[in-house]
Amino acid sequence: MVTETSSRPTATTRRRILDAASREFADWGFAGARVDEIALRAGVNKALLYYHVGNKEALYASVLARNFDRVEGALADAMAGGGSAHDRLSAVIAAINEILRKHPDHPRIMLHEFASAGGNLEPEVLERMLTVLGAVAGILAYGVRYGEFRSTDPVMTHLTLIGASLVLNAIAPLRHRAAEISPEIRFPDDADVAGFLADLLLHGIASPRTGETT
Amino acid sequence: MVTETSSRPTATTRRRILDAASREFADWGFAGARVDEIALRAGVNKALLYYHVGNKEALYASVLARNFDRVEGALADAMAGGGSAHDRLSAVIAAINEILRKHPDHPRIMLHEFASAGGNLEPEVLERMLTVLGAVAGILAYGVRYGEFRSTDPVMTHLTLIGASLVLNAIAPLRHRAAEISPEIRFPDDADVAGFLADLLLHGIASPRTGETT
DNA sequence: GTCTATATACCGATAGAC
DNA sequence: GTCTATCGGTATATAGAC
Repeated sequence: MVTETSSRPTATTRRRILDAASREFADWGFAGARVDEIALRAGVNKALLYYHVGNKEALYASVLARNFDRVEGALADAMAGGGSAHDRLSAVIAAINEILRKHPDHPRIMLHEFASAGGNLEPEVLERMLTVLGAVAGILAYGVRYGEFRSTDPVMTHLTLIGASLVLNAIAPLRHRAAEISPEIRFPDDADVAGFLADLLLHGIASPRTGETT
Repeated sequence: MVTETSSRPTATTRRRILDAASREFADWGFAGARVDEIALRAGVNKALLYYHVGNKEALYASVLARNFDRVEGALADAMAGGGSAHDRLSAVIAAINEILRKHPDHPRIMLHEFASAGGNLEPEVLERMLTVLGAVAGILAYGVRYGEFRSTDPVMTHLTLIGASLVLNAIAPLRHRAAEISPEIRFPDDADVAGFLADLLLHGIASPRTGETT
């Protein structure tokens, strides 16, 4: 319908730019990332990149928005299923870690942000982080009410869960490098992260009354 | 004894440079940090900074070396005390988190490094990280042997402990910012981190036979 | 929508006076 | 040991042709 003069891979171009930017921001953080390098990685001209996404800050915001869209989508699916608090928390941990493993740029960017005290984080992103916190805290309270979980600080518990998930998923390449230095140590597989964390944390917050064994 | 022509705060100058560099690297990561800004923060001339520390990479290595000196010192003290595996792991968690809380630049820099897949990490630093891993893994094995702990993957357990400690200590300013957005949520105090983590993880790896309550 | 060329500012690092 | 001044390179961002 629209009278276009030239080629049309508009949506594709923007996606390619976001993919390349995501990787570059993960590699170097916001301040260390280079727009030239992003354009090079995306295979698009730098001026075209500016035409599509505005500037470096807007590009960063777009990458983060897409990442949180994915997390919230996976989280909504996990929250849809019912079951015990144990089952619900397991599902959330599995969903989060699956997304982080499939899109390793996300945990890496968030780690840069946590390190920088969220200096490049817009209030909107901060609110979306609090949404995730609210979901986990809800399950925790639910588990405490029905005697499945003992009472722990929900913010600390959530941050431990998120922090460990972020680090374990972001660190995969470093684990492989460490494995070369110390061949006698058995470094576990990336796919085991969710199962391990669910097991450890669920045991950690289990009510003393319940004698669980997974 | 030495015939000096001018002022003498040599050691102090170097320390001031390292302190300023530590903060700047924590704020922006290695790639994002600015040497001009470090000199400004340290209150020394940029040329003098180069005279003292060489270049940006050497400066970064010096900061990391000093940070790991502190961690290993605290760790050695914690390992000196005997007691049950439970007591030993508690002591290690307390020691690590006390250092991270007293020197918040360290967890922030390490988070940048983890995010960057250790791209700026010299092999020497990687080995020092493995030293800490070895200490924790030793306590874990000790606890399993004498029936205090159930058997968990030592690398995963260690990375969970370290990852959570890093994030919880690095994130303090962000927690305060989040507390302003959501006043209804009670964000815990920074000093509670070690106690919380020890409680959660010790419950998480406790042997099913032992019915512990802290 | 896509490119080349460039403005403008900044960064890491050094020369050389004192 | 400490400074001023500056080089050479690179960064973000834009103007303007097609």
